[in-house]
Amino acid sequence: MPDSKSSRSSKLNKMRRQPQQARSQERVQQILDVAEQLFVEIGYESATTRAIAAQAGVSVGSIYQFFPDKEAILKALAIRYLQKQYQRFLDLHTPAAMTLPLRQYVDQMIDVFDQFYTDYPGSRAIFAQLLDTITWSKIEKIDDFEYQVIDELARFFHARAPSLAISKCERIAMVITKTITELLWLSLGGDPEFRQDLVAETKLLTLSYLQQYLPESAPE
Amino acid sequence: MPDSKSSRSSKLNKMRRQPQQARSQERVQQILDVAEQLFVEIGYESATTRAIAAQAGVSVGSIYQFFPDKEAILKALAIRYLQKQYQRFLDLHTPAAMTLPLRQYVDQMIDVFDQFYTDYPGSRAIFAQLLDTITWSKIEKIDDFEYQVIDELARFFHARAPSLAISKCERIAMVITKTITELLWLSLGGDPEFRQDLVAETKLLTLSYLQQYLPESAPE
DNA sequence: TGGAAATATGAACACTGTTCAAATTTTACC
DNA sequence: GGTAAAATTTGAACAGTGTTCATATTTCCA
Repeated sequence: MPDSKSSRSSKLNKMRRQPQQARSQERVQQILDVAEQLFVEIGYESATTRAIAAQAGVSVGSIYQFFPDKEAILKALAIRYLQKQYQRFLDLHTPAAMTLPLRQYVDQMIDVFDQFYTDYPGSRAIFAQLLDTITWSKIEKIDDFEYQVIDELARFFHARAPSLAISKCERIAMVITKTITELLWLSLGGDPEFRQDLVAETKLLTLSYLQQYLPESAPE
Repeated sequence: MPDSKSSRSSKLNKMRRQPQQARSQERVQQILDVAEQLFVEIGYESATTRAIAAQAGVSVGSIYQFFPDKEAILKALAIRYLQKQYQRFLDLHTPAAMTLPLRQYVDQMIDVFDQFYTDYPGSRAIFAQLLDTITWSKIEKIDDFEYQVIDELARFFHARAPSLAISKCERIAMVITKTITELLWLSLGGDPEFRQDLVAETKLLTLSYLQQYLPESAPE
């Protein structure tokens, strides 16, 4: 099952060369900012490398000095948002939150993801472009974040119901994560009322399922 | 929010020209068969129109006589599978099945989709290529099938719980459809044990959620 | 200041999907 | 069966892409 033709030589690093001079770092920022704007406005495919270079006031060659290929620019933008999203999720899991009633925990967790899209409206377009464009190999880094969310959730479940095998907790966490991600993503495509409604349904779905495995309250 | 650059002129029809002669229809079949094989083996992007034409024993021009562009070939392949899938779903909704206990209905419905992927293993690769490649506009026909599934489900729910508003039934059906699609898709990525396990979790998730709205048994 | 190392440039390259005038095949009519 | 019109097939040519790399420029440091 050969993946493609591309040689897996040195595209592994996000950046081809670490920018050592201050001016270079500004350049990278400039390229990223222009690329994000163009990707959102006219789409990933229509935003040619020539256009990005021209708009950023650099040459095409300069882009390839920092990014191994065009996809890497989009990936870098997506990772910037994913880090923010993951951090918010982690911040939710304070010792205090671990003892919350299940219903309230589910409420807060889903609100965290929903609020993220409100606070970073640009992330929706970038994620959409990513889903449309990137060939599902080489997402490593991207679903690394998803795996970390699943892992954190699994630990939370195991603390709630120690009799549940950790592997079972991971499976439940995976189901929950995939489902919430999909439904919240769907909610972004409609008007505010639709979105609010779908968030409520997502909470109900999640809670109903988790109640099959977890007690309402945390063990003392 | 301009969608792209493409002119929405006459790409609307699946085929540029309806094949009128018998030989032409064989040609279309030949192109589709070769394209499916190449898409699965080396991927959509690597399968150039030149390669498809050569392998099918026709010229590039002939391809464009029947398909407005390369995407249309992939879409035609996907629609062939989607029709099969949708037909199976419809076949499930006999008058007899409408009175089944909720648990058994959920069981059968999810098995229908799961069984489809077993019976048509090639569909997975084609759907994957479609998700990776097609820009989320112009899928009309594709999620037409999804909408019909949602609609059929909504009618079923309304028959089960007439007090539920039809709009509410549609929303529930949408949530269920999106969730099952996502989880079963995920299940295809693992080994048979993982897949079986995920199908079971999908059933539990679906049933738990539906029980919040629907009675266990159909009304008399 | 001078020259070596780092950085920036954009024409050239390889390859893509797509078109369309010309060649070929089929059809229809006597 | 012969022939001209219509339908169909062809593939070189076109337009546009991402990417490279020899060359020019800038920065750095003795």
